[in-house]
Amino acid sequence: MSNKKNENAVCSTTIIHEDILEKVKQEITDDEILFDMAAEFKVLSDPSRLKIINALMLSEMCACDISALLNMSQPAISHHLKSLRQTRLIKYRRDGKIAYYSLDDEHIKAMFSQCLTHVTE
Amino acid sequence: MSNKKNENAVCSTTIIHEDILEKVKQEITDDEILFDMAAEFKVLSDPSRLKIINALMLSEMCACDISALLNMSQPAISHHLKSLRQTRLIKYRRDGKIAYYSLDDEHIKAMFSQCLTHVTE
DNA sequence: TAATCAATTAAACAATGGCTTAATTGTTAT
DNA sequence: ATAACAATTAAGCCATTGTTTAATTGATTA
Repeated sequence: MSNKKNENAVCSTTIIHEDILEKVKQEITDDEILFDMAAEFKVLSDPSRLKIINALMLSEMCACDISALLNMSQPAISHHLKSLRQTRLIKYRRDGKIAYYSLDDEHIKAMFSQCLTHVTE
Repeated sequence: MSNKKNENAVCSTTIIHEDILEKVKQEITDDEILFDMAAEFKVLSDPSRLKIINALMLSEMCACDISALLNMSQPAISHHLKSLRQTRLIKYRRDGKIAYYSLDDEHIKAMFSQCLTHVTE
């Protein structure tokens, strides 16, 4: 993110509400946690990945079928599956040549549903 | 041939589980809605914007104070505020030269909290 | 063993997005 | 009116990211 440290006036102007600023500074969530939260939202911020997640909410699926469902190339799907795996949102089991993917995190369903109701209301 | 693979090549290979594919295709959320959902998650996927949202959960604030809080330039903050405004997540009122920002959507608090508990548990 | 096929990885490319500096808008105060 | 200042907009830069094509891995089967 930002690596710039500048002069005494932090926003290069005056701070208008010192009291509010101090209060918020004390109560606000730690940067590190906010960063982790942003990372989680980022995984959900791509329509293709969101569709994969939604599909896996409905059924376990193999990579090839997901590729057919989204009408996207296997490498593109594999790429998304990898990022979803790395963030522990999905898991997979191998059966011969075929890898079957499924959700690894029940929590993500709640996030999905909450956003869905917000968007469709 | 002893297996029942389907030969309708959509992903330039074979579709392995026709039945699952059809079921998921019928039940999955419409692309358009998934796109809107992704857009909402995208707004939340930046640590700076998330911090702004969190700050506004605690108090109404002006752009300058937000700039001081995040230790970022005013244009950068203004940029984020604009995208948050456009997605109807925040609103503002003017009082003289100063614009005071606040949350426009109670729903966003729930999304924030849900993600927070997930990340910190 | 060789051939086949699902899946992943690698490399390259184009598009997106966040930040910076500079310029502009709009309101208040002198 | 002029000056000062909060805030926004414009334009450009750089890093990130989603997708493509090509090559590779790994497991099954003929």
